[in-house]
Amino acid sequence: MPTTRTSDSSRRWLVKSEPETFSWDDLWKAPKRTTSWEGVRNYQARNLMREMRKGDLVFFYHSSADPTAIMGVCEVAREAYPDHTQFDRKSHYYDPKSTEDDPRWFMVDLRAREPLPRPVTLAELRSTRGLERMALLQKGSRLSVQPVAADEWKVIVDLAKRER
DNA sequence: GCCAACGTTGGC
DNA sequence: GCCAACGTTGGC
Repeated sequence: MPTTRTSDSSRRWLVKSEPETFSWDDLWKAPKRTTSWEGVRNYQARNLMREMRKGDLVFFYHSSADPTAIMGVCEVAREAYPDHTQFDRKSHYYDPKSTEDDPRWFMVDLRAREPLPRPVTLAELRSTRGLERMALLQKGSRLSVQPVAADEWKVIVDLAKRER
């Protein structure tokens, strides 16, 4: 068993990815089931990533997908460090205003732990009591890195254990 | 493909 | 500091 924290300060999160770009399956098949979460270019999302601590649990969500759904659970394998793609002129994520001395963008490493027993779709989340305040479900919410409250996390994990 | 909502940029 | 223009996200 991995070490578990009981009374803990760990927080829970959700990250979005378009499966055409990088899917839950891609993560599952990656070396050590781990990837660096590069390419976040939104300040709020960046700030949240910098709050992530090693071992924090993270839902992996498929956006712009059919269906849009939470696919599995990851953990933070490495805390925030500079996203090297911001310095790479050839990268889609290149940022000419960022410098190595004062990097603007950061990434974390995420490691897959387990798929949910079944994907939990956005539609299902919307119709589940107790999730009304979830960031993901707020009108106009586009944040690609979001906090998830402990009670929301439990509702979703329990939901995934039940048949639709 | 459409388009609402949001974030960023840059002129003033 | 305001805000119009533009670019992006992401559900549908």
